[in-house]
Amino acid sequence: MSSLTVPPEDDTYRSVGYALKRAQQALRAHLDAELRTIGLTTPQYSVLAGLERSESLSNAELARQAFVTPQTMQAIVVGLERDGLVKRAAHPLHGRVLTTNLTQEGRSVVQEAHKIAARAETLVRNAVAPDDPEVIYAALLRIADAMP
Amino acid sequence: MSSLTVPPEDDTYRSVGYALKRAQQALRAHLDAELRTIGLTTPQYSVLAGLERSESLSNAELARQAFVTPQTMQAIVVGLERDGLVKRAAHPLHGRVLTTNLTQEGRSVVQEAHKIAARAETLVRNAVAPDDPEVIYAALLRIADAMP
DNA sequence: GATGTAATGTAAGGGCCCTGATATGTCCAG
DNA sequence: CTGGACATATCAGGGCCCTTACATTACATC
Repeated sequence: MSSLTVPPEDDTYRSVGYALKRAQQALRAHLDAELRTIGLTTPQYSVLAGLERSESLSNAELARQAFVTPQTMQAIVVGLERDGLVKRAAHPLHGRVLTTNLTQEGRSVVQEAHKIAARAETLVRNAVAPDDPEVIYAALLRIADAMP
Repeated sequence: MSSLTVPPEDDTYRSVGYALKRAQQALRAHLDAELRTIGLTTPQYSVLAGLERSESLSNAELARQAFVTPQTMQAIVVGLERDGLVKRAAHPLHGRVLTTNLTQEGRSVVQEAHKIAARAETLVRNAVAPDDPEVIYAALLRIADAMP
């Protein structure tokens, strides 16, 4: 009864968007669980890794690197500072800017996290096989760039 | 100075996991923005679409369908009920269970949302080209299933 | 029928991510 | 030098997602 409306497109479950959500959710959950053993979350690891590549980044720069808003990055950095993994100090030349740097402990923790992340990436690449991971990688970035 | 540690593996940006995050984040942001014009969020649309396929689902069933915890689904359903898009009632046979159903307005809103979601899926499939969307779809689901 | 197990619904608290708004600082054009 | 554009940091509030925890109900097994 009451099937006056269009029959539901049951292809929802077949959409690439759906698979994308599933895959990302699973990877994120796995990484969160693994990183938790060393007291990190996935976004926190992402920030620490970014700081390892280039030190003394401002909150705004960190936000752009991670494709999130400055407010979001603010909360993450505050947490990292509370945990003693990063330290912020006023920019020597620019009054308003706070530069963020890894502490000794942050430097140590991120090394452990690298191993965990590398294992996760291996899992992903094995799952992708027999497809070429580079092909999947490129297709995913095209999706990201295609969204208006 | 202080490059006593291992040089950072700058391949972080080349990982499939990174691309996965970028793509999903971009799609989610796009969908959220589009669905916002009709007063929905992406998870809300997901729930409404699920209810359209099969009515009278319990909160626990909805949660399993969406791969989230019952508590998370609880919050979403409460919001949908507040907005008058679904209605919950005690299960006739099972005292504890609350069954959720679409209201007339919910049924109407989900039809609009379907069009928005279909346009987004088209964007994704066009971005994936020249790769076969089905190949990408299958690879993504393999990733989801591979995470322990 | 009593008891243990499983499933369900909720509450509380934390983290991430967003929009909207505010305050402060730099810098350039006039 | 002054006004305005622009960048930065931060607050407030909302939504989604999690873990931990608890109370209630259904059911099986004894």
